[in-house]
Amino acid sequence: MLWSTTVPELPEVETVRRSLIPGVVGRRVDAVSCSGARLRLPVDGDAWRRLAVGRRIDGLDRRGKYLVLRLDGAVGVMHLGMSGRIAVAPSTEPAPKHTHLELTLEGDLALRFIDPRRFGLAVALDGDELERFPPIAGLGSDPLTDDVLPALLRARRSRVAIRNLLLDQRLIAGLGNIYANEALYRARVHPAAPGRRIGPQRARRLAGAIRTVLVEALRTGGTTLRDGGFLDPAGEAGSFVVCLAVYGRSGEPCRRCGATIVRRSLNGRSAFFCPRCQRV
DNA sequence: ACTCGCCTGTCG
DNA sequence: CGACAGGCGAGT
Repeated sequence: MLWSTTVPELPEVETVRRSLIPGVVGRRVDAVSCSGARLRLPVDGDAWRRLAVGRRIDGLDRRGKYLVLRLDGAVGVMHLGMSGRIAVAPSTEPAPKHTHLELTLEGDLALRFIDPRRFGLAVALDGDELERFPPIAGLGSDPLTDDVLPALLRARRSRVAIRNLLLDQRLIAGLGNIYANEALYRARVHPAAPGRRIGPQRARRLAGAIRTVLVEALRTGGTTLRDGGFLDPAGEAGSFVVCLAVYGRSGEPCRRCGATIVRRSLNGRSAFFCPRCQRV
């Protein structure tokens, strides 16, 4: 039984990718079925059948928060949105509620895309369409494989709050609200600091913080909040939640200085920070 | 460059 | 019952 879910940011998606590889790579897709429900984009069952059935899964890649299933020239692009999971189980087991796509694999396995909130995406494309597919084409640098410093230096042209710039996938691909806030804390940068106030020194510190927070989260299997959420494909909860310094800790003391962690809405999304450690 | 809407489950 | 969670695209 394989599993994944909730607030999946780069470390969670990468955890899912690594966990899925041994079970699915090398297997042929025998059949496809889909719910017909509309996710971020419609799940096109005909396209999936045309592009996946009879083909072998060559590999599973990640682009930012997107998973890319390589299908012998075609690709399946998936995004877990807020509540997406990918489960691999015997095809005889009943599909869980909110299963929107099911690929029956050789060996009577079923790879299922499950997404209660339907913020996710599961699209089949010809391989040569991938780079032009808008969500993929627009992605910025990937913090696990690229240096994000150039992206952060580009942010100096903007008046937008740095927390929001970090969430902009066209600049850096893979951060969500949890790791954006955690990286800012580690770099001692205030989430509301405008991009143009992030000079080269703070940009370098932030680039380093982004990398270390993601690597650390990846090492601990991602973040599982107490409201359930993310489980890796073996059904294990990630343990990074115990490393969170600011996210979800409003009212609690800063582990560095003891000041009370603050939650403030920034463009409609919660920002968490230490008002003493982090400078605008 | 900002706001809203999409969705469902969970909590106060 | 309403607020909230939040990635992302459409609309203004």
